Amino acid sequence: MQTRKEILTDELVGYLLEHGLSDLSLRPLADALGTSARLLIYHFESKEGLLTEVLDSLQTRLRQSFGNLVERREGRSTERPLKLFWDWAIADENYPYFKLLYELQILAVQNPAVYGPYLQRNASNWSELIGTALPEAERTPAMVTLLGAVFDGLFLELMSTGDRRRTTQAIQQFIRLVDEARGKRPVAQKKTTKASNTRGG
Amino acid sequence: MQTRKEILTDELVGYLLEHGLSDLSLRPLADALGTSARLLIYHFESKEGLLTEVLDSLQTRLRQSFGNLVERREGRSTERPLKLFWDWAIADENYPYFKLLYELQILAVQNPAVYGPYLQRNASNWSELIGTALPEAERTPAMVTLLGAVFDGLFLELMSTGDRRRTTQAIQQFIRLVDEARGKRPVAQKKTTKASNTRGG
DNA sequence: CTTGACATGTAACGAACGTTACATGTAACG
DNA sequence: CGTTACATGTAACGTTCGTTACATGTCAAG
Repeated sequence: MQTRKEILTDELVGYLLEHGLSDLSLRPLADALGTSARLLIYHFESKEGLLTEVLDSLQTRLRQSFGNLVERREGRSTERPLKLFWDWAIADENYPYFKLLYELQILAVQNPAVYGPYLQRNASNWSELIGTALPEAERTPAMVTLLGAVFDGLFLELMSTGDRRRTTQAIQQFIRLVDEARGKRPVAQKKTTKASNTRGG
Repeated sequence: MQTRKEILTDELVGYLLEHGLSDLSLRPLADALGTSARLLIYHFESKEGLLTEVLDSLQTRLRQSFGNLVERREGRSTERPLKLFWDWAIADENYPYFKLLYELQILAVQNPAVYGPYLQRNASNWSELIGTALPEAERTPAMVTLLGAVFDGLFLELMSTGDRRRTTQAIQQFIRLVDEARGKRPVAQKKTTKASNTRGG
């Protein structure tokens, strides 16, 4: 059975995904959920406690969704991991989560006293995760950093402009660049793509 | 002669660079500058007017610094423009400006009603600017977007970790990638890969 | 010396903030 | 029925917010 608090948390996640963090206020939040600021404090102790729990829940959901991605990936390993990750991140059901995490990231840079603690719990580090997709010989700090930055930068651009098409083409452009550089100075790799239709180039 | 308002603006810029935008409040701001909230409103009409003027001034300074960069660049055009731009952006005297502009960018994404107007005035668009450094044949939307994203993503990473060395190595890694890809398929003409289906949005 | 524009100090306004006090409702259990 | 634990409503607390009212300094021009 779901406790009242869990129900509230679910609704709170939805609200945060829509409204962001920077101007969060208890009373409008409570109004939107049909409850009262009194109740939110009652269940979460404080605004800080509320944010902690909601952001934890949010991260859990994202990890689950990522787990699904990894499962589904089994068997079609020909697809570029970076592109796969990108498609997953910009999917309608995951996009708002990333948007919120990037906001948290930036707020923590300028205001670490307030937002730092939440960020620490969210040591998501997708960069390293994507990095594991690289052949080990190419997994240098510079290359891993670059890979993460391409993702971050393109997601930022997507958030600002909403242009899914252009940002997706840009990430494919990057993949093409890596491939062509590899082609010139090949890296020991066992299984080249055998499919006649190399999707996404 | 500098009017009182201009003197104030200068001091305000310094304060904003240090404290960011998201939790700006008149009274602490006035205290830090040895003046009063009363005076700030007197000179700038409102908090919004203050932000507008200060961000305008901030942008002007950054443009001037960029002008200096372009001047100094004359004669040593062998250096990679992207690397040149990067070194300029992460220099101690420019870094805080970029940090603030990125904060503005993110805040505008989640809260366009409040921060959107300031952003519109700051249509800096360094991406396009860097794009002009590309040979014309490579100046596709995807490549320009990618270039801008690499810069954005690495700067974001620099803001979060403070690791100048690794982020700089990453941007050099990117430049190397482009060079190697060029080496394989010189700038001439290329056959386009099959169009891929991107998510609509 | 008076005037008038600019600048400033003190204090308050109404609103919103996170949080708390206190009373009340609800429902399971003895 | 009475007890008890969870849940909720109403109202207020003290603080901070952006902004304003009102009085007063400063100082060159007439």
